[in-house]
Amino acid sequence: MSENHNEVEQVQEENRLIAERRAKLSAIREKRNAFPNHFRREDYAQRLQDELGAKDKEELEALGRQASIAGRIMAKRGPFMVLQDMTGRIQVYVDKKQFPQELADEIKTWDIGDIISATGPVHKSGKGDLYVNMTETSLLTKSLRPLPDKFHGLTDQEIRYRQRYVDLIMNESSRRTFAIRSKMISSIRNFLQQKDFVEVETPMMQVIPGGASARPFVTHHNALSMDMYLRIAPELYLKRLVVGGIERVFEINRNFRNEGLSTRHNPEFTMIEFYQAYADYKDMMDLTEAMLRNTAQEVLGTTVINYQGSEYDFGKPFTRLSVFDSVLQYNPEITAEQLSDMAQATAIAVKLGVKVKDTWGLGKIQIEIFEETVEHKLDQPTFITEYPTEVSPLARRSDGNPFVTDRFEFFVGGRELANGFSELNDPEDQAERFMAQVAEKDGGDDEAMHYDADYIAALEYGLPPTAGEGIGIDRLVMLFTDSPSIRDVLLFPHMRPE
RNA sequence: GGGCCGUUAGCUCAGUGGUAGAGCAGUUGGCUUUUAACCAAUUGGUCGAUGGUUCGAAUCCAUCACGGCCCA
Repeated sequence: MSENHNEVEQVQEENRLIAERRAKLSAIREKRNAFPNHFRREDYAQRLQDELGAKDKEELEALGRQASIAGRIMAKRGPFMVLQDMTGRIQVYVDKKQFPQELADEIKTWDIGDIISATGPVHKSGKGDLYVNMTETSLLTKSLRPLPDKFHGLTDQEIRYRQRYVDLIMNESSRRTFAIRSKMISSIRNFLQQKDFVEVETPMMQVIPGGASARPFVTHHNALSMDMYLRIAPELYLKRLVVGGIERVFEINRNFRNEGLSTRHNPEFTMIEFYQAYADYKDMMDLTEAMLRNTAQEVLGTTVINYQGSEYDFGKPFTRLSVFDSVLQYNPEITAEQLSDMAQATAIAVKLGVKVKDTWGLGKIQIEIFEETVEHKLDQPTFITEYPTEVSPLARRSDGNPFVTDRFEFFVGGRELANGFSELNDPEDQAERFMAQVAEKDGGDDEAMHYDADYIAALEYGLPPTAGEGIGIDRLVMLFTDSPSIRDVLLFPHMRPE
């Protein structure tokens, strides 16, 4: 197997520091099982700090609170060692006189990074820090690789991403980011479940990749002898479920798009998509506003979000503005008449440097002008509405103006965070839109959509009037954790092999 | 894909053409209620890779790899 061959060739680097620790491990192996798994802790570092941190030295001695903890040695200072567990840090005190000679000698060989147990009463030092005065201790796991500098930590971005386990050991801010990520997803999930939304899982491997305009990854099914695609969106499956009667449905999971990497793009990323029958895009905007406000309050304890030096207030009502009006507002020199005229709008787009194609209609031209001149300026939370039908192949046409759809995108800090619309539930209109997409695909646009006959069949059974939305979870987490790069909010971001 | 910047000890970083350095970590010894613990001694380097210029290259030049930032 070629894969195995490669694995064998990936020899980890060794150095003298590791050799010294291997020697210590060998010495332990000669005495006992070097990787015991019998110790059970009863306490956690931060909970002890919370429970006992406010008590003074004398109170603690009188209390005689016994604690039993486990964790990684993060620092050694004099007779103290700092242990870190999943909740935080606490010191332990090593009084060698309390231990048999053999154990006292072994403790001297313990290194920063080793994982130990510690049991004993909790006391407080003269400087006011809690410590566990160890009466029993044992090495649970020997660490063979030295940790980064205890003071500077690990700052090398590349190693932080490639060896996230080291980053998590060393960087409290990184642990915090992923804790917030987890809480945000829980909060969003709870919010929707309380509103009777049902969580589902739909296929990641699809025969016809649909629901978005993007290039898919291709994989191969051996038994069926056919190519399949990693999904670019779950949308068409979720709407099939609404046809089936799951009138409020959502999925939080990965999408895959075969695109470049940037501080805002990873080939696999997490989206939440939700669909609600008997609702329209305005209901979705209301829901989004309530949900994000709730999530900010629950997770961060405030609705004011600080991101890269800017402040975004999720407590105030979000601005709502149409694509058309936003272009006029941000470009005082452009008139409504020009923007409505194919020739004049095209001239504006060309002047902006857009490489206009013959196949484009006015809607596509308007969106290009919007993206060039408005998008990045949408700083405070803003819904942009009424996207042209031409660029919205799955969205319902507006009743008053079939040139545009009942659709919105949501922007914060100049970045798109969400996309939602009243769903196109007219099967004949949808079939025509698919045909238009296929024509564009034939014309060379490899991001255009496929014709999905089964999806049309589902619509022909009847999709109730429905609205739906997708929110990019990673970008939302970036915002909530003040992270400049999407890689900071992905535990294992995509990296080129070394 | 383009531009700029980076890659030196396990980690964080100095080092602009003339014997590769510091702090932390490690090792040995001391001290033992410390807070980046402290004191003394000490080990540790294909300077990202390849090629070139030069008497001499971590340093100058070229190409490549990986990463960061900005742009597409």
